[in-house]
Amino acid sequence: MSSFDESEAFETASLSARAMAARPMPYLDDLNPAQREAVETLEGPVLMLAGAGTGKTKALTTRMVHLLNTGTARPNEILAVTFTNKAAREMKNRVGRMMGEAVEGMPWLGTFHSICVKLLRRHAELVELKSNFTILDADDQLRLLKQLVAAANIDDKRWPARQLAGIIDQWKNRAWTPENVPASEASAYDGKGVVLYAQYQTRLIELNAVDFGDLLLHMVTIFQTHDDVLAQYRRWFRYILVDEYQDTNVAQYLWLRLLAGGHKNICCVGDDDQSIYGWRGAEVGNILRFEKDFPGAHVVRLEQNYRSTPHILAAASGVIAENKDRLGKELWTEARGGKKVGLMGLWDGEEEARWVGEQIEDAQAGLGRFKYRENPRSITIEQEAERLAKGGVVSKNVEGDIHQVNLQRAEALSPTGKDNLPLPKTYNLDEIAILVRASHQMRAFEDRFLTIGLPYRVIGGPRFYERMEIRDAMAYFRLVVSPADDLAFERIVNTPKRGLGDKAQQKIQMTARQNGVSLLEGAAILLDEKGIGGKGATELAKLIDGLRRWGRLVGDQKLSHIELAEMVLDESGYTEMWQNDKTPEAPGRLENLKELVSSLEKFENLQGFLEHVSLVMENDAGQDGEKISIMTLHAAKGLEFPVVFLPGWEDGLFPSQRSMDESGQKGLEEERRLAYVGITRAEEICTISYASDRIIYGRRQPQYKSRFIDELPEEHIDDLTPPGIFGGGYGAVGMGDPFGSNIEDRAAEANVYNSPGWKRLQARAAERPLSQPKESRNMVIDAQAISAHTMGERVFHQKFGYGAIIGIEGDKLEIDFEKAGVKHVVARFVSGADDIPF
DNA sequence: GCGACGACGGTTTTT
DNA sequence: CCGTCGTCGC
Repeated sequence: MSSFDESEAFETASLSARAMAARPMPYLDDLNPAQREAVETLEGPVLMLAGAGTGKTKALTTRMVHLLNTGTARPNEILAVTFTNKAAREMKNRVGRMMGEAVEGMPWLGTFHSICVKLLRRHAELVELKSNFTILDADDQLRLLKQLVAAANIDDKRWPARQLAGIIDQWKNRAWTPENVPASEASAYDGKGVVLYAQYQTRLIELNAVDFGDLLLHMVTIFQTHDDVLAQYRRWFRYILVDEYQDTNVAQYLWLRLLAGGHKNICCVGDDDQSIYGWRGAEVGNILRFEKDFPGAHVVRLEQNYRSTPHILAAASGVIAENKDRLGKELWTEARGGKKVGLMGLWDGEEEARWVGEQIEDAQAGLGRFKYRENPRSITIEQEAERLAKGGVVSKNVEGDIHQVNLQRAEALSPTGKDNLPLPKTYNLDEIAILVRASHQMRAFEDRFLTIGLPYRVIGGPRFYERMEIRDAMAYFRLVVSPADDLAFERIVNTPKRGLGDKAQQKIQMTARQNGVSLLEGAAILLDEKGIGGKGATELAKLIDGLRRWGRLVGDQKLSHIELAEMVLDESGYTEMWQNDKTPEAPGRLENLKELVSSLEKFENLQGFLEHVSLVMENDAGQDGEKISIMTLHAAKGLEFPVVFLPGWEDGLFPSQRSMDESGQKGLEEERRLAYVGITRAEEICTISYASDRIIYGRRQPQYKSRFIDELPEEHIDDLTPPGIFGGGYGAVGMGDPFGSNIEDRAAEANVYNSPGWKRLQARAAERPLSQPKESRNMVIDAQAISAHTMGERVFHQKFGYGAIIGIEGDKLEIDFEKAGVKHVVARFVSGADDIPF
């Protein structure tokens, strides 16, 4: 039997069932009938089909509260799984808020992966692991596979290891162990896929490591082969809740079905229309099949939408209606009025970016289509408070404070005190999002916004813990904490350059293998035997020496783990490496390292930190200030914005050519769901745009407007495309006279100084000190920036790197960047090359 | 062992 | 067009 200890689990409950049973249930009054049904049907299988914006999270969290409040379950008896840490956190917070101080949190509310780690650590020995196994990320995984591929003498040009990694991931998503891979897959990876998969799994066990897929796969294996363990958890997790069920893959599905198999108290929440992760193993089939899997399942449809105006809902519904194989839902709203979905055809990608930029400035100023919110949708004080809190105005304050401050503001806006607040007629930048199909579309917007000085933030860029410098630093930490971590050793042995190339590393590998020790020890032996000479030997000795010394300092009372981390990075020469690096990325990397070290503060020690980051790879930087959000449609799922722009609706780009080629009709339907997700992110104003010409891979290409545009119901669409540009209005194809009617405007706009956007920017800048006192600090910086720069000065820009100023006009600089060429940039976005932010 | 150069390919992404 | 990867020459 394992280390499983049932009594420990129950101790975490801070409130007995009896004490809770008597509590009142005011939270039920906040629900509509469908939500209420989903919340109150506690026993047996429930499928909650929750359309976009129908209060899914509310229903889910209220259901948890209800389980607790009625004494039906204790906190530790509820298993609640999500896909992202963010969703888990959100749910935890909401349950906590609703329950007050009474509940110590929910120990089994988390992501599939984090819950599986907890479980697997208890039962590691059942799959020949030790409970302190390490979790590899994609990088480590690939490095390992490359070694195996090389050892198998495979031409990795024709058969890249990356491809093998993809194949293995897919197999793991389907819960196939090497023995279970069906014969139909025998030809995978030149017929060697299965063998290499088996070797990879063996190697992982040797390293006492798992990859992300293994977390689920191992647990499924354990449940399938150890009835006693499964039985315990079935008893333990009496109620199961699953968020985003449409995104589950086969392994997750099996895991859930095994756990729920006894009592069948499982409530899955999802929306088949928002299934957009098929390409990474999600099976819409799981949700479509729910009633078969759980006969007698209670199916509840949440269809009342609280997010969007009727036009936006109608547009989204019109598009998604083209899909077959739907469970079928029709969103409706009590809201009336609102603006039709805008549609704009433009000449090319640059013009699209320029136009969206102007639209955003209109939105800020309450001009054009953004003038007055004629949408009479009422919002409550709570909603307004939430909206303001999201706006970042006071988001840096303590949480209790935010609520109060915003409530006051909301009350001030509403003379009657409650409900029906007049909606403000201008939008701030946090209320605006640009959602693109592919990340390369972001560049045009970034360029444009930098030029006109519109602050923006890119959501879901390269994640903090996936950056090279962070992973290097982490490898050093890993090695200090566990000297036998061979993957970490391989990663940093020659970073910074120590003169230890392939040859030397092979020798280390050999010595280690011959002696049956870790690479680090092998290296030490090799050094003793003088199997290596020259610069490499000296440097290697220094590294080994350092690692031993730092290792002894782990847990030292006189030295905090933060100081230790700094010491490691400094003495290893890693920090110095980036300080000597002259590429534009170097300052940012140093900054990231600093941030990494300071994030250590939240942890007791290095081990705790390393454990945390292997699972929680999040990017919480850049939450400061009012900014437009730019992100992919995928990253936008679950979010909402008053104003949404959906650019690039062109066949081939969206729907993406590749997805149609690879997955045919299925692929097209997933793209269509993506369109549905995009439109339904919008609360008030939704604007779709397309260009007739776009630079793709440096080549100018004629584009044809997306087939999804034809699927938009005409009566809910406001075609903003000026006649003449495309040879007609709505419905016209995107191949018209390129130099349409307003050639002068176009020429004028090419010069940003004359563009409407630029003029508006100037006007705004002038009035800012009065209308927006909180901007005054920026104004000081602006003023300094204007006077501080001189012709020819060398400056640094976050995105473009180093460059020399070749023109100054107001706070507008013309800079010849070393890498990026000549750009117009607002002064506040550059700093002197000598005082690099750091 | 390492930097320079050319070939190649190129959605979406969480854990 | 741009970043990655692998080969080649020093």
